[in-house]
Amino acid sequence: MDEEYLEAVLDVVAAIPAGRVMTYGTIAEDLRDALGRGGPRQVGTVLSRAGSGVPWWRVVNASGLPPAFKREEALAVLRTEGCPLSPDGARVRLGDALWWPGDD
DNA sequence: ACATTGACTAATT
DNA sequence: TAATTAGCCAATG
Repeated sequence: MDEEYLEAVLDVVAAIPAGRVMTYGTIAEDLRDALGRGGPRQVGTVLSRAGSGVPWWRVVNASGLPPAFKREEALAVLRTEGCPLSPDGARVRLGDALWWPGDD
């Protein structure tokens, strides 16, 4: 994985507004469209290595569930940011929170 | 070069 | 609604 891809991922993630989220799959699609390679798992790998400075909690899987390690913490932050959560507060309401570049 | 693994997804049970 | 299965692309050892 070269820097170009890494940069592209971080760029997209950084562009997600507070209170909205994107799925790994959607990001992967955009990047595949732009760079011609990559998949959902690659996005996950990049974020896992990206470390601090990246709002990784605004990226969720297709079920609206944040990464397993810190899902509780992630959900807490999302709630703070006003992100629409499902009634049980355990997952993101993708129907309302899902965002992609230009959606605003 | 081969096998295993992973912050995924979609279809099936 | 939740668990299982098979496909996926690249990184890692």
